[in-house]
Amino acid sequence: MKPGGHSEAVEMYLKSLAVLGGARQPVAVAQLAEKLQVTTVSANEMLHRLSRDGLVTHQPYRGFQLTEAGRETAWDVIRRERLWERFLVDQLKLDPARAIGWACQLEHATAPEVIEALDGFLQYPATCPQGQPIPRSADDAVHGEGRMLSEAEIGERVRLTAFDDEDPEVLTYLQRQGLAIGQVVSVVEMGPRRSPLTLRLENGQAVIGRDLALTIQTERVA
Amino acid sequence: MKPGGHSEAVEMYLKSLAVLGGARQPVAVAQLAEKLQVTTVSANEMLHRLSRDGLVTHQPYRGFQLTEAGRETAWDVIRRERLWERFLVDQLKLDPARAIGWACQLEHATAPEVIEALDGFLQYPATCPQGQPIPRSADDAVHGEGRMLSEAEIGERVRLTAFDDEDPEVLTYLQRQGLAIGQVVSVVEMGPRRSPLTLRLENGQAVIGRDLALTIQTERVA
DNA sequence: CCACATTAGAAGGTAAACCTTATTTTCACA
DNA sequence: TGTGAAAATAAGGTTTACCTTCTAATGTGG
Ligand SMILES: [Mn+2]
Ligand SMILES: [Mn+2]
Ligand SMILES: [Mn+2]
Ligand SMILES: [Mn+2]
Repeated sequence: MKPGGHSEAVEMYLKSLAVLGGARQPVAVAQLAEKLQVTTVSANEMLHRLSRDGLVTHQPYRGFQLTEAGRETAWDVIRRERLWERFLVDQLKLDPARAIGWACQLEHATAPEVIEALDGFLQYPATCPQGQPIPRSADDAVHGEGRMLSEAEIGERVRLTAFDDEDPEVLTYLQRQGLAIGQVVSVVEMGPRRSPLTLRLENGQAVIGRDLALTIQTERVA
Repeated sequence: MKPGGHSEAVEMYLKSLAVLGGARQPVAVAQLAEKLQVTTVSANEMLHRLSRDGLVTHQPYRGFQLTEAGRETAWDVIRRERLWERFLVDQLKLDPARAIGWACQLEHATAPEVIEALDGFLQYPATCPQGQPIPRSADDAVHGEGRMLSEAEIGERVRLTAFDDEDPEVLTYLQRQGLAIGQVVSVVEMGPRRSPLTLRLENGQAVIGRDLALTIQTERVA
């Protein structure tokens, strides 16, 4: 047993459940299996074990959902991950896109005392490098609540507040395009349907697909 | 597989082998089993697996010894542990006695890039909080080479350079006695045989058993 | 030199997480 | 309302790292 009393595998299932479904909706086995890179049979097996242990509930043919106990642990794992991300990026100056993977290792090997001390050392950061909130009080959300970039109107100026996609390829791509958290952009052009968005940046321009814009949280700028 | 390609269990066996026997002598199974808190049968099993994989050699009825490959990994694990110890103690201000255990978790979850960045962040420290060297070039020693406190003569002034015993109880005891790495002490009194030593500290006095004094490295002071 | 503790090995077992292949159940929607 | 995809279950297998109990070999100290 690791620090929190759960194995690394269990922690990963719980974390994924929280990220994919939050407290709201149940998550389909196939989705979990996809994210964790295991077969659906393996995911099923594990999820039943978690159900047996009271960490998730199962609505057959609908999906699995965290219980209060499960959410508790998931929340804690996410907290550990995001604090480590901050440390790796801010203090060690490592690449944010790759830091996620490294933090995902460290998160399972970190005792509560260490995480609390790290939190203080970093001066209680509010978000991870991708802009997602670092949960601190018992029922903090796992995801930000911003309006998605894809919903912006032409000419509107918005600030990028969070990237929901954690794929290093995607994050590196965004970085290359000059898009960063905190950055203010305005939508110059946006075709109908699934067509890409053209953005004006502080210096320069960027074009990104609608699918990607759907994973970027924003807030209105005065 | 963890960062270095070896499981946590394997890394712990290799590290222990290095600490207990270095490159010099073979280590008895019973000693390993004791340190790792497993049965001798389990230790035997595992050591044979390591032997099969070319990480250790076995001289029947004499013990197991690291090969070059095994030493390589052991050295790296020790390096990771000691760098984390430094971070936990110096930056996070955590108790050195307990930091060892926490570092022993983190050491198995740390990618090479992270360790190199951490090393730089800490400005390439030479030793861990207990004074043991942090290996950096390929064939650095795992242990310091100081003269043991138990060999000091009466009236002699020595500086404490390293504590070999990693038991948190022991380290806490030493701390309570006012003994710290770097501290200069002089031997006031020392009975014959296994009798305790009386030391004069910068401010105060301390009495410690001969067994304990046997685990404390020192260097002569001008 | 021989007894006894240490070391080795043999046999069988557990639990966690994975896997594959195959079958059955159910839901959604066309 | 029937059917096909998704979900669930069944069955059997693997690897790692533990465990216990028992027996056999060995090297050293008295
Ligand atoms: Mn993880
Ligand atoms: Mn993040
Ligand atoms: Mn360890
Ligand atoms: Mn140390």
